[in-house]
Amino acid sequence: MKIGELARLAGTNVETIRYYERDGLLPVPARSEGNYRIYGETHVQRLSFIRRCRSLDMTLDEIRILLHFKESPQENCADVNRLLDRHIGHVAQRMQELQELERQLKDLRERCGEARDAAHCGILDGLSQAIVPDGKTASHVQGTHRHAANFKVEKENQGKQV
Amino acid sequence: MKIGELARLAGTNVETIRYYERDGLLPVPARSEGNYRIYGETHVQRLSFIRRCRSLDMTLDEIRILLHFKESPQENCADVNRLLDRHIGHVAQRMQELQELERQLKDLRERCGEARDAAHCGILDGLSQAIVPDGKTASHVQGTHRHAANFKVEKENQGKQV
DNA sequence: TAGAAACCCTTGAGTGGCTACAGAGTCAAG
DNA sequence: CTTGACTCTGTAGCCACTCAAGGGTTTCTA
Repeated sequence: MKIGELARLAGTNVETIRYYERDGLLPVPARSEGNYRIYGETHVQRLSFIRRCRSLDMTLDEIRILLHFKESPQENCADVNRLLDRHIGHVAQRMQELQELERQLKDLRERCGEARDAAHCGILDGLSQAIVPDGKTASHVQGTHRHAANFKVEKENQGKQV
Repeated sequence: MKIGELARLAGTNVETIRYYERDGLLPVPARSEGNYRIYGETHVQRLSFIRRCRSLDMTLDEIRILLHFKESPQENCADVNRLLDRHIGHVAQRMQELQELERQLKDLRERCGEARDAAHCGILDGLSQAIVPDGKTASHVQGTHRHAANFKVEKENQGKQV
């Protein structure tokens, strides 16, 4: 099959597949006479595995490790367990951070119940004075905003709403 | 004061300040004879405001809007309220996503209670078969991993542990 | 059989919010 | 006069894609 069909089967888009190939996550496939990439069932399997891991928010490096174990069935899988445990830990940690964040944001929001002029806005006031906490929590868990692609959608909406 | 002191006062690092200047968040400061940037109290205020907002996980674009209102005290602050409400919504949404994620990861983890060989690892098995859910939740709320800088720490640890 | 439409190719650049580094200049203390 | 701490500009890199330009190939339809 060609790249488009693989993309459909695995719910990915075509550029992502080529990106994974460049990045070494997918093996270099055979080519047709017209220089098209030709894939088989094993590629579907592997790509689906990768996408499943991504949907669980693993990094490509984490996935690389898991793929390594899939290819070495005789090895002990203790490291797989450890990797997953660490990943779960990061998710939990990020959730705690977001809870704290939510609390602070709601506090802030209460300072300006309804609209007035910006000079007397409790929110702007609060942001000007609030105690800045420790700062660097050193987890690898991300912030509150998705990356580039999703940002665009967000920005378009902002144009209309704010 | 020079850039280093400003950085200390606002808990930022020097490159970030220059980055904010390039990006238009901080005004272009005066220069000394030796071409050093010279800052005053207003810069400390403004930079601290920005950092406070960042610690609440707002994007630079959101912060730009807030700064606009700080500079236009006569304007109505309803948009500030809306911005904050939306931001709170995104945080809440991401927390829900992370909860679902945690559930799935823990499910997965239970499939391989203790180490065996990778061929019979319940986790790898699970990742090979699990139903992939819908996919795109269209919030602007980010994933489970922090960006480059924090990744590095993470990677170093991985080298030692996995 | 022509030609349009759908697909595919490579290359390069862009996203956010920094961080890091090279190679140079400035300045204060010993 | 040197050492070291600081600063400057410019450029490249991080993640995980995404998009666009400018071309080639295949497949469908008139």
